[in-house]
Formats: sequence, C-alpha cells, structure tokens
Amino acid sequence: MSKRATITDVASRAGVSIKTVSRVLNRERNVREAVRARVLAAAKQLGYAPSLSARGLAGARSYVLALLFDHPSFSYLAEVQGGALERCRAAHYHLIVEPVETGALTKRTIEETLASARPDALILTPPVCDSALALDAIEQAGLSHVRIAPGRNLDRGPWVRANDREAARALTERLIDMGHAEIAFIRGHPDHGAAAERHTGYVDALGARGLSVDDGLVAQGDFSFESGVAAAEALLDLVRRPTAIFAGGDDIARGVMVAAERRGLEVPRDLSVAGFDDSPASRRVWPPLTTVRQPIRAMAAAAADLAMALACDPQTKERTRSLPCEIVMRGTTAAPRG
Amino acid sequence: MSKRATITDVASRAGVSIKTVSRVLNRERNVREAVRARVLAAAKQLGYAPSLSARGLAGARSYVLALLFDHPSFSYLAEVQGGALERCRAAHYHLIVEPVETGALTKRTIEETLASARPDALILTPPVCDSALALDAIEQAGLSHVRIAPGRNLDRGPWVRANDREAARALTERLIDMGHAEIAFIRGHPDHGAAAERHTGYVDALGARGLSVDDGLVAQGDFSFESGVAAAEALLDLVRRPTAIFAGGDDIARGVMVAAERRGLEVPRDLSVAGFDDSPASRRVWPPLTTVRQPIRAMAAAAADLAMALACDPQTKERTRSLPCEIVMRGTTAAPRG
DNA sequence: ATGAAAGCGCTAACAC
DNA sequence: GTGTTAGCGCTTTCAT
Repeated sequence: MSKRATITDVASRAGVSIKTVSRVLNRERNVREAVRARVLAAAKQLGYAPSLSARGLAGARSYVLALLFDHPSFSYLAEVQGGALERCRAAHYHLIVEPVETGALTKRTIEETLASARPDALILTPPVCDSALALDAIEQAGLSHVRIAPGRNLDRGPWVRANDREAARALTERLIDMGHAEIAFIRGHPDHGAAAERHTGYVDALGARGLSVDDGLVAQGDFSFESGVAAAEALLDLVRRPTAIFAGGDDIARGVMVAAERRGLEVPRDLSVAGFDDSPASRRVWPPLTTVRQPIRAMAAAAADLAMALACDPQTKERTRSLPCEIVMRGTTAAPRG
Repeated sequence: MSKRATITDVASRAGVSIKTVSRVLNRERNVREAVRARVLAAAKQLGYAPSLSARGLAGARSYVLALLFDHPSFSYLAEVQGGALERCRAAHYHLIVEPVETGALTKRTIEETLASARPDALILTPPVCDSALALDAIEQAGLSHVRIAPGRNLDRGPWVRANDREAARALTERLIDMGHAEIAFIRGHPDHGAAAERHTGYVDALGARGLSVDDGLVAQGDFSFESGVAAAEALLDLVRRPTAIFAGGDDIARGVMVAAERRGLEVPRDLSVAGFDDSPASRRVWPPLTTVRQPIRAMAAAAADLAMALACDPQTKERTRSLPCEIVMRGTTAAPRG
C-alpha cells in the first residue's frame, strides 16, 4: 500500500517543474527532447500514473466516457462495449457503464446518475438514443453525447450509423441478379429512421437495374413478427405474386417465412426471403435467413472516437459517420423457379 | 451548459457551512434534523450532485469499482456486469469496466490501466482471478479486490463463489433417488478448485445415501469435450457399467453424450448424463442437458457488496461468500431401466 | 452541533 | 522552453 507517486515526485526526480511534467504527459509542444526523455524516464521509474480524479477536477476533461444502455441483448452489449473499450484503451480513457430505464428517464435521473461522474461524453445506444426526453435531459445537463444507430432526430447532435440504405440497395441488387423481377418490400416501423432508409435503398436498386417500382409490392410493417405475417399474406395473395420478399427487419422476415409455410410455399424454392439486422434468431430458423449484419463493434468504436474527439475539441467538424454493413447470404434466397 | 452546482452553492443556499453539507451528504452524525432537512432541500432545488473527481481527490474513497474480465462469453459478461451494477447503483457507486489479457498481465499493466482510475476495489472474474501474477500486481499496486469464483489461492483475499460442493451433492442425490446405484463421476481440471469441490459433493451424496464410493467409477477429465469422450469410453467399457455419469462440467458432459451415442446407448434411456455450469451449449444439445446453474448475477452482486463494504471499512470481517446453485433437471436424466 | 482552514494532485493562465 | 501561482470541489483535522 505504498503511497502512489505524484506529479511532484516525478518533477523533482527529473529536476524540472511540475508544469513541465504536465506538458510531457499531455503531449504539449515546447519541451526539449532531452527534458521530455528525462521526465518520461522518471515517470517510468516511479511507476507514475496521473490521477484521474485530480485531472478531472482541475482540467476541462475527465478522461471518462459513459456508455448508456437499456436492457440490451447480451451480444449487443458485449459488442458495443468491446468496440468502445478498444478505443478508450488506446486513448487512455476509461469507460463507465450505466444502465438506464429509457421510459423512466428524467432530467433528475440523468443528473443523479451522470452529473457526479462528469464523463467527457456519453455514448447512447438504442433505444435510449431515440428518447427525446433523454436528449433534452442530457443537453440540459450540459453533457455532450454521441448516439449509435439513432432512429430519428438525426439533427440533434453527433451519431454513428450503419449505412442501411446502401446495404438494402446491395442486397436488393443481389436478388435482382439472381433473376428476381418481382421483389416485394415490407417496411419497418414508420417512426424509425432506418426503416425509411432501407426502403430507399430498395428503391435505389430497382432504379439502378432498370426495374420499375410497383407500390403495390411495398407493404407497411412495424418490425414485429406479426406485422410480417400479415404483410406477407397480403403480398402472397397478389395476382402477380412476388418471387422474393425483402423484409426491413429479421422479425418481419420470420413472419414472412411462417406465412409462406401456411400457403404451402417452400423457401427458398417458391419464395426467397431476406431480412435485416442479423439477429440471433435469424440463424435459428430453417433455412437460416439471408440478412444484413450491422457493424456494431465498429460503430461503437467510431462512436468512442467521435466522443473523444469532441471532448478535445467541441468544434470538431466530423460529427456523423455511416459505416458499411455486411450482406449475409444464407439459405432463404435462391434464383426463382423456371 | 449551465455551471454545475457545487457544495458551496448548496451551503450558502441552506445557510450553513460546506462542512455541514458534507456531513449531511455522507450521513455523518451530529447534524440537527432541521438543518439536515434544509440542506437536503437546497441540494434538491439546485440539482446538486457531488463531483466524483473532487471526492476522489480529497477523500479516501473514490466511489468507483472496477470490473476486470478477460474475453468472457457474452452472457457471462452481461450477467456479471448486471449484478455488479445493480448494487453499485443502490450505493451511488460507479463501475468502470476494464478488459485485460490475463496472460500479458504485469505490475506495469495494472498500474497503467488502474492506478490512474483509483477504484476503491477491483472485481476479478475468471480467469483473471486465478492468475497469481495478477494478484501479486494488484497487491503491490495497493488495490483491494474481490474475486468471483476463484479456482485457487482461496487464502489470498476476499471472494464470492457458488457452493459447488453442495450443488454436486444435491444433484447426485437426485440421481440416487431416481434409482441409480452405479453413478460415475468425471472430474474437471485438477488445478481448478471447483473441480475438486464438485467431486467432494458427489462423494458426500454417496455417503449420505449409504452407497459405497468406488474409485473405479471416478475418472479424471480437464473440462474439455475431448476429455469427456475419453473418460466416458473408459467408464462405459467397465463390466459393471454405470447407469449414470455425472460430469464435472458441461463440455465434459457433451463428450459423454457423444461417447454414449458411439456405443449405441440412448440417453437417458440407457445412460443418464449430468453436467455442471449450464453453459449455453447445454441447451443446444439433444436431449437438453441436466446440469447445475451458477448464480452468476447474484455472485457479482455479492462481490460488489463486499467490495464496497471493504472500501468503507478494510477491517470488514465477512470476506467470503458461498451462494447456492440451482439444479436444472432437463432431458438427459431418467430412472435406470429395469 | 457546527465552522474555518488546509490540502488532495492536477491543469490553466500567465510570467519569465 | 520552462517555472510560478492559483484554483477545481471536495474531505479532513482541528477549533469552537
């Protein structure tokens, strides 16, 4: 339990003032190379590590990021946290994790749970990042934040998202290239920004391949399994039955598969189905679902980078980032018959 | 970005000194009820939350716990973290998460990653908690710690464990009560403390039910699938073939099931199999494996409690806790034939 | 039962 | 380039 070395110890050992030590540690300019080396050596010998508390108290930065989440799936939590930690480590930042109840979030809750820790910035995951109340409270508390995959309010501060539009376009083009001409699309929840993006990507693809967009082939869902069943039943009743259905979410896609089965249609022989999200369930259906995987870990890493950049310089220009998704072709897609 | 209220603001609003505010906040004695109420009201009106940095700098406690882990499974991480957070929340503590590479752990790494944050205590999960090097480094760094499910060095400080022995005993008794008289046991890795505990529980049960312990029915494994196959093949070759095999770990148990299948034995008709750990894989085999579930979340919660208690008072007497496991009877166990 | 004053270990202005 | 000084917002010790 030996007393920890302080900046003063390092300074006297190196024969300089504490300010110089501070300069070296914070990589400021105006330190001669010889002095820098001397300070670094002294710090190393003493096993010196600057105190987060003292830094946070004295300076403008706390070197702490907070990750807010609301009952995420195990895998989502692990991926997001892993991605953020990876970058925090590299930048000598620490990560505190804070579970929240999105529904119960108030200015007061935010203050109580976060004001004391004073992180340099918050990283918000869905669904917290889509709560206007949370955003209000965070702004009022004077904390900066970066959102991961926000569904709306894209104008309210920095965020990192997957490029849903581009991915939907790419997957649709794959279906077209397989030979499908009648491709239906089931949209996700109308309030969710990504749902619209995905639909736009689908339209992009049809246009790019010279196919006309038939609004009769576009149904509205809400990301739920049930909405998938309902929408698919309507689509499969059409005279010109689609040979492929691209669902804006994996749960919708599972609904489509059930509806197809009820109709006696075999997937993918009689109907190709594609989803979006690569949810764990998408691998546990048969055939395994063709879908789109979001780069969750990379998104979290990018969010941490943005958050730390903003902490250094609130004027940082880059405030948003769209990352490419991965198309995961599995068993539910094939060339149409005949 | 309004300036945050400080203890001085609260003090002047309540018409007392900052020391009195500090007393109220820290629940010290010697404050009149009327004054306490006045301070609390002022704090609430100002939305005051004490600064972690200032507290950590001035006082002996940092109100921060650090959770160390090394590539845990998604579910383990989520459970451990959830359990710890639950208690941190209640006590106004924060949790920082720190991934480590157990193999690469050195005094230097510990210092670099943790000395700066100065948590009041560390919570160590396997396998970090079984690294003597890590324990040395942590002790040298003067940090207190609580280990979750340590496999050895139980004398080196506080820990929380599942009551493996009692659980193994209970499950073995269940097998005996089903009618099994020839129950084999496959031990886990000899270096792992829990492996020995589980075996002891098995022996306890045989004794309690008046059965003799036949060392020929006890095989040595190492927690791996392969060791399960090998051990089971030997056991199933015995003249007096066991009617049940209790494996000291789920992976071993999966090996047993494969070995049984190769012999043309049907589980559970011809052979009952039980595992230990309730790993995700145990639910994904057929039939689903009878096993023992450790109370991971509760263990983490208890570890956080212990850690915070030690932070308040390093002399705290309670330094270890054993929590009961849950026996999970699934499809691999049944009464023996005939 | 309450208050005054002295730091904790840093960073930020400003001096030199 | 480098040093000096003044806090940051608390807890602690010691008065009263």
